Amino acid sequence: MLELRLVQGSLLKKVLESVKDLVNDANFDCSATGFSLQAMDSSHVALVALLLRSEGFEHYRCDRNISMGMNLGNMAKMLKCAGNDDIITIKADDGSDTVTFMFESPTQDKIADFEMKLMDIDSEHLGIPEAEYHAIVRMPSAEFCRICKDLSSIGDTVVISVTKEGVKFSTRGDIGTANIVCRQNTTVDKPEEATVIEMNEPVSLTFALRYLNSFTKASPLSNTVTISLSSELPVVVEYKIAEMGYVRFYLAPKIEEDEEETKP
Amino acid sequence: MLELRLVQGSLLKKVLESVKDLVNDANFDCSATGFSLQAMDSSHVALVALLLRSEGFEHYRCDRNISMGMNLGNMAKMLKCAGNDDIITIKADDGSDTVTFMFESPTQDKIADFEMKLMDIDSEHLGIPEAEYHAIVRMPSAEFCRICKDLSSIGDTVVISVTKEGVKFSTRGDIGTANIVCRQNTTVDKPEEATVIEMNEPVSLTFALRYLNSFTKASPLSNTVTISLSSELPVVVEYKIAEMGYVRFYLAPKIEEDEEETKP
DNA sequence: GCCGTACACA
DNA sequence: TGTGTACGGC
Repeated sequence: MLELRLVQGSLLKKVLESVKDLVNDANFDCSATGFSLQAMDSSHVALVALLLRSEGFEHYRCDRNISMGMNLGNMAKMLKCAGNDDIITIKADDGSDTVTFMFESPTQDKIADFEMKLMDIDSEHLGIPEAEYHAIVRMPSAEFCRICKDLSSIGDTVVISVTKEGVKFSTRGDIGTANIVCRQNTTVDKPEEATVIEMNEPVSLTFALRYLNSFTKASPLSNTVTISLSSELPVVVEYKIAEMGYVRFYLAPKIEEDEEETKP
Repeated sequence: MLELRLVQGSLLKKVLESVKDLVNDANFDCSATGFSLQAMDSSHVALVALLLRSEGFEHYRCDRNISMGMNLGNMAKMLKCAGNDDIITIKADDGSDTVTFMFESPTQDKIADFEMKLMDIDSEHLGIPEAEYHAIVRMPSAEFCRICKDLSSIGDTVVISVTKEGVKFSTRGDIGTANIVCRQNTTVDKPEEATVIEMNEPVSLTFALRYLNSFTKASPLSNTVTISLSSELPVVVEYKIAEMGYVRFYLAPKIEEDEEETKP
């Protein structure tokens, strides 16, 4: 028996909007700790990890660990039917091959339940080691989103370079080149507007903008984004979910040889 | 000689936006009573009935009963040229094969007249008997609109079931099932937010969501919608037009045999 | 009050 | 398919 009641249902709506374009089918894992998901994107290049801790739910009952395979597109369709102020409850009976999403309007006048069939999905749950990163950049999520969008109109890849002074995003394409530098800036009115750089060692890594632009769909979840970089390690783009957890996206850097190969 | 002056011209604009997708050509009937229309939709499944009572016009002159065949798409195009605050006057001379729409801006600085050719249309004016309905549901039009839109992302048809406690909208599709229950609720701040159920007998009827979604285009005309249901009778979805009349949509329920046939 | 998204039209 | 407009969210 599983019953998870989330008062701020819009969070779950936003989570699904942010991952459904990247991942078609995935297992949601439910345990005493929380409600989580880990999945590779359909082209097996990027990885998504979601955690919604049990403490963030108004009611959290999960009798035993369970893994529920869902088509994220269909799940997103159903969640779109919930109002932004609705309370969402996720229910599943033991041994059932369906999951039920229940939506309660704030006034309780309207109660909806949507039932969806579960699927069997080969889960390739990777242990993601906690790593030390050469540099961690925190900046407003809207700004990172804008930069990735802007650069993708010039080129396909971005070089992210971090120095103590700031973070530089560079691209190059047929029509020209572009560099955007964001300086460390902690003297702002609101802490979420700050750009903060923690750096042990300068890094410079290249990524496909296509994936970064997909990651930024999660911007509505948080005002800030954290980008953790190390040479030879996948970048981690993390959006914290208030009081509950996070959505993290992992993407391996393009290595120089790759870049050369793809040049005409 | 016909001359109908409507101060709140936006009403006529909204009326046309709400019916033009359903009906291509129709006769507008003008008499001392008012300005009315009755027409089947192009696939002869749904029926629209419009009434704008003469008392609702600032000036209403209709020397003799007249029926004017119009292409509603073209009429809507012309009415779109009226500002939302414009006063609209509909004019037709006796024996003329054209109708003129005159738009006066509130300041009288701009006066436009649009002339449209009338058409001969076989009018199949049905007498619609006043019926007793098993159940009449009144609810906010925006809520009904949202429900029909949400359910159509899951299935093609909706079962509307009324009990004393509330009204339930159910559908079923490839990706799962959905049920939305709206409880009777009269204890709201504003009367137009209420959901009121008058029920003599429980009913449960099936309708094509495609048509209901078309009907909800009339939502801008009224904050509330009235849904009248009886087994074996077409449902009536009515939007009242303040001080003037109504737009009513009729749709025959799908009978069970139909449903079975469409199953694979 | 402004922005972004969603639907309607050409 | 691309644009313009209307509505809802921040």
